[in-house]
Amino acid sequence: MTTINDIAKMANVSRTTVSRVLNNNGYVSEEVRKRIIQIVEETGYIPSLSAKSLRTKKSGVIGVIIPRIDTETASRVVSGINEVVAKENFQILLTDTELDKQKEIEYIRLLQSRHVDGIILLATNINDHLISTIQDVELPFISLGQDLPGVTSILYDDYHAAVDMINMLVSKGHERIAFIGVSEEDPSVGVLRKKGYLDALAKYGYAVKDSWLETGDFSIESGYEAMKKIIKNSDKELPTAVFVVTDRMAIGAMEYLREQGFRIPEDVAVVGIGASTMSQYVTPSLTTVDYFNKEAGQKAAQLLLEQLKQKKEKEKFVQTYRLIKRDSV
Amino acid sequence: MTTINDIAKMANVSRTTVSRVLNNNGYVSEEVRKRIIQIVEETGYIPSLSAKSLRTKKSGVIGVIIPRIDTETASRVVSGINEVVAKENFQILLTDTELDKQKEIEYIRLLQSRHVDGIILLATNINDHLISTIQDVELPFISLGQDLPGVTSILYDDYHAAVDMINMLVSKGHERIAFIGVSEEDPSVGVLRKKGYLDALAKYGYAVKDSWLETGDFSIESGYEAMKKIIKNSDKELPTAVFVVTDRMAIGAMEYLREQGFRIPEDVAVVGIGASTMSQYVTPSLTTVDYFNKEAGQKAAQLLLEQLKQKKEKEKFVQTYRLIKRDSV
DNA sequence: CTGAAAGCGCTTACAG
DNA sequence: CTGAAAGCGCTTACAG
Repeated sequence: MTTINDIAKMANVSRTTVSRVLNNNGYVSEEVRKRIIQIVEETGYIPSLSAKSLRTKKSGVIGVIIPRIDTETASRVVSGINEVVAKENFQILLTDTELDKQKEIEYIRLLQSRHVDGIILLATNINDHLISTIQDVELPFISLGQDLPGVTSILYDDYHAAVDMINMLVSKGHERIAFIGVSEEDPSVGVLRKKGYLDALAKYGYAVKDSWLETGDFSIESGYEAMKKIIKNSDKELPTAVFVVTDRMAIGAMEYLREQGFRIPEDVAVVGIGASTMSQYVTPSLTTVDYFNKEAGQKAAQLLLEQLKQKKEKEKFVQTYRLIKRDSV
Repeated sequence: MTTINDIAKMANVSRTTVSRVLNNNGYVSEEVRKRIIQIVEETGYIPSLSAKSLRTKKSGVIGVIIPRIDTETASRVVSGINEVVAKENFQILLTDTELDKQKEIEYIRLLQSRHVDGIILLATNINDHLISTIQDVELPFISLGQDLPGVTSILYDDYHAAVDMINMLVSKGHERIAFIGVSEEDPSVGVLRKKGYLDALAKYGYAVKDSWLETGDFSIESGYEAMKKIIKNSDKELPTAVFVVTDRMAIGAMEYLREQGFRIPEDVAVVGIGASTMSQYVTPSLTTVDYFNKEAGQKAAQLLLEQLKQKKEKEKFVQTYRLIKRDSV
């Protein structure tokens, strides 16, 4: 492999000088510069960024930890992150926990050993081990989607999005509203969205039957199963609407309702969260909340880049959202 | 930052010995090993993989180049790659060309300078500059989805998938079949799928009207627009079916047809390729081809890992596929 | 079983 | 304007 030393020899200069023209800093005579550049091109020399990074303590790599890459939410976020960092010539080192909590912690350590310049974490839960691991990280660190104590976090407004959704359903005359959520290990999706739902209904004084509350695991199938349970267990007190905390599970719920001959929205209205592409093209089109995932990713990347330039206070940013009314209500 | 030297001092041994216990090779007395391990844990020492990589010439990182991360195809492939490489403790360095051909070449060079151990490319086109750039790469290199000369390639069976689809439509009685493709700069999606369509129809002796041929740019909207043009320009010779080379464009085409009051499939049948999640949940559900993208990603990763262990001949692998018949036909 | 030394490919004060 | 030297944090023959 060609190294800076080879180039130096071929150009009859020191590697110091080669380094100067490569990085475009320091004085180099025009003549020498040209000679070196020509040799670099002829040889197809590619500098070793590992060596550079060892020396400069900067890698130009951002570590990203996501729960699953093959979901629309995650891929939008990653796309947003990439757009921003690529402009500054950073790349993404991608790690996928496959929903394994333990791996979130492992990957935080791994990314440090790989000398990334900063880390963006899309967490799915909060626990003490995770938090203490993050405290020890000396790199810029951004949490996206979960409010991690002591960490700069970009948050979706889960609580208010849920409240708005319930308000909208109530304004349409619904009083019996069921709920399909996820595990409460997930503070944002599992706890906050549920709290918004419960609080909003409580405000109106509408009761929530136990049989109307089910949880899934983010998959379409689990939405289908949850809906089935709700219908089976509700006897004559069927809900007239169901609030599902993700679009995918909402699609599953719709699927079950359709199979059973319920009309949507006449018999049961269905709403989700996420503004997936699918939500727009299913029939009836799904009422949902757009969280602007890509923009959230961009924001996370921008914050990280800023922190790279100067240490900043830890802050919390709440993203805006938009309720999209469609035909499922 | 703690380094191997710090650990060595604290343990009263040489850094050679520390390296030995860290990498678990060479003889170290049990007593010394324990002492070192304890100190490593106490200090939370994280070895520098950049330094290690500079020395060993191996980074444990696989470079992946994709045209867009926020598409289902790409994210499935990346997920498949990740599953396989993560098991061997490799990570993915992700680069997204955003459909910019020039960036494919830039990123190949960049990944080399970052000393990745191998590269997987999802190309969208083939050109001389790209090919010559790849020839110069001395790392294991896999192309996924395009047949690059002289490069180990994993291919979808675009030609036969298209032929099968047309055969199926013909068997349902269709003789007037329109086509929505993409730019022929893309040999796999643009050329092969179109060739399959044309050849199959020619075999039956069915004519193809010019007004039945349109192209899009992979987006849902472009499918909508292409369908619109076909309908507008076909006057009284409307097709009874349309073969769209991607699911997303097919969804757009369905959208337009529905808006115009065409019944699917009674007035016009629609088929796609890709087996997107959406294809299953739109109404009517879309007949499509499953390319098993995730498995293709896994296969690519396995091949790369094998090549890492031993140089291999360049080979071509054609993936299997499955036609999924649904209600849009 | 253990250590001293060389070296991976760079950058950066420092000196001239 | 240019170069010699030191050093980033590791691993690996080699010697003992």
